[in-house]
Amino acid sequence: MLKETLIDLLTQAAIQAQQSGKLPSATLPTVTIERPQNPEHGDYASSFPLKLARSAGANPIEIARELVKLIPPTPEIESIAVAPPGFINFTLKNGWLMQQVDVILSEREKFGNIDLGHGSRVQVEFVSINPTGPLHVGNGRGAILGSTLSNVLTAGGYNVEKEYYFNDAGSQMEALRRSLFARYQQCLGVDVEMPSEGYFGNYMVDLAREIISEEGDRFLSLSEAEAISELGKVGVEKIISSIREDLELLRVDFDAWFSEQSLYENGQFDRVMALLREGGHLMEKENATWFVSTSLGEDKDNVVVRGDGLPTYFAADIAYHYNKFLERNFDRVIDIWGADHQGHVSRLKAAVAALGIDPDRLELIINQMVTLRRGGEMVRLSKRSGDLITLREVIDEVGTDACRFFFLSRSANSQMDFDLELAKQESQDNPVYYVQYAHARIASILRLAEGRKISYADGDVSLLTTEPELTLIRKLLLLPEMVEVVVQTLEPHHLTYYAQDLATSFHSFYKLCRVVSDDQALTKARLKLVEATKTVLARTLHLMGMTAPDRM
RNA sequence: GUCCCUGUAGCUCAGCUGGAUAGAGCGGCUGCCUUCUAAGCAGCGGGUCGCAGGUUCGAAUCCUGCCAGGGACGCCA
Repeated sequence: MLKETLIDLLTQAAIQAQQSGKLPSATLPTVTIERPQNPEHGDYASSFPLKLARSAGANPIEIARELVKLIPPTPEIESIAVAPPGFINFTLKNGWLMQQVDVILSEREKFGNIDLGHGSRVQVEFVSINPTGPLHVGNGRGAILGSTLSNVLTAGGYNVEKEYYFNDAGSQMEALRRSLFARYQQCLGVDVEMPSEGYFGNYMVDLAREIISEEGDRFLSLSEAEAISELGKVGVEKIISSIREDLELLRVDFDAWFSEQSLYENGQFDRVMALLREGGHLMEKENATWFVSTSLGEDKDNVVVRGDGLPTYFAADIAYHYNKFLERNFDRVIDIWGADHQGHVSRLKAAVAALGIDPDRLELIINQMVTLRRGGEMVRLSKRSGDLITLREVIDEVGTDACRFFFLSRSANSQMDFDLELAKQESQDNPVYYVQYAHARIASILRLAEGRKISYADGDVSLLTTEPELTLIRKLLLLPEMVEVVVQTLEPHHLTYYAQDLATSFHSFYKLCRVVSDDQALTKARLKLVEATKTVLARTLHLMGMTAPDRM
């Protein structure tokens, strides 16, 4: 990429300056290249001379001038300027920019790909909620974040596997099964109480009714333990498939669904506990088994096996991550969690390190809470308490594209309000339509050209000389840099801003530059530009999991 | 009490691995449809970047303290 070329050029110039004694031979600071906000400062800029001035003890302007003298001409760069207090500004050649339109047209949907991962294997695990009820909006946020990030990592040259981890063991599932059995009995006229730790949402009643309509009262004739287990199995299956459906509606899919239960059945859980014990990380106290994380710098120790002999969620998670790193050998693992799991981060990293795995290979993304409002009023999201707006209701109301865009446009670090009253209205002037509209407009132009039988494969891109055209080309060329930024920061929200920016440049071009006109040569050149723009817009939308409509 | 996230324009938020006059969308106000989609374009107005110190040639960005909002501190997940 051009950015790397510029870094090389500057580094080489600095080394040369050192060799000729123009710069003291101290270690060089890292060369950074920025995209200046002000177009007068060129396409790329570097504050390298300013950083160099500190160690060299020289005037940054003088350093900049020396460096610029040592940079050889290249096919891409028109001019290199020195600006106070010590910036070096690079401006690209118009001719080179124009040629990139042909490059984009030849790369098609591959344009934007940049090989940073070199095929290394990265697992992205997200959503992963217990099958104890339908997804709510907060889960939707993680789902969209995870699926988008996976798309971008793939574009960034990684071999990505998306996984849903599925807690089908543990006390929460037991509470769910008991709740279901209670509702089942109640629906059949049996006077029983819900368990106090149960799930009180109405969906549990619906679920019980659904099972009754399909399977009748046959579970009543079983022993209580059997009934809870058998009915529970049916119920959990149904909940899982409804979760799957909700995610499909959001265009979120997974390569693997991983069962917690499997860790116990294949002995991996026991193996991991043995490993920890051998490493001296386990300790018996207060009738339970503890992971001694205080000796690894943590605030406190954590229970892995409870007094009743059952493993904790934490213990299962350690085994699960052992499986990810040592059984399946992922190079990197990215987990996306809700803010309520924040406290779990450092102890899981400590546990991973205790297993001899470099904890930096495990990256955690915490997305902050989504609070749901109806008008001004807050709506609780707790599954146990009952009043719950499901993700599906929100998707039905707002639509998948607008939903994805909305969730994607805020960084995971900031909490967000989702106001249902405003959802529809907001979806009307949602920026996603602004972006899609640009795509649809282009499709319309291309239809017109096709109708007039204009073939433009031989269009001459060197005719794209006006300011709106060159601005648009510059924006097209940002896509690979966006992919790079997202891969490096794991923050896909940047894509939404890029998409809007690109659409703005197109709409502005559209207003100022007639594409299909009497000027045949110019028409062909502009059809190329417009098609390249369509390609980049579509790619950007697809990376975000959105549709690129040809008509609106 | 400890830890994590957040505090930027009327509202919702970008910008935060330090860089050149702090940006966008929405809302408000002005203009623009005889020609490829006005779900659009052009322009105007709007900011003590929570507060106070510090580091630096340079701080919205880094450090410290405080204030405010949210989250976590369980033999739940």
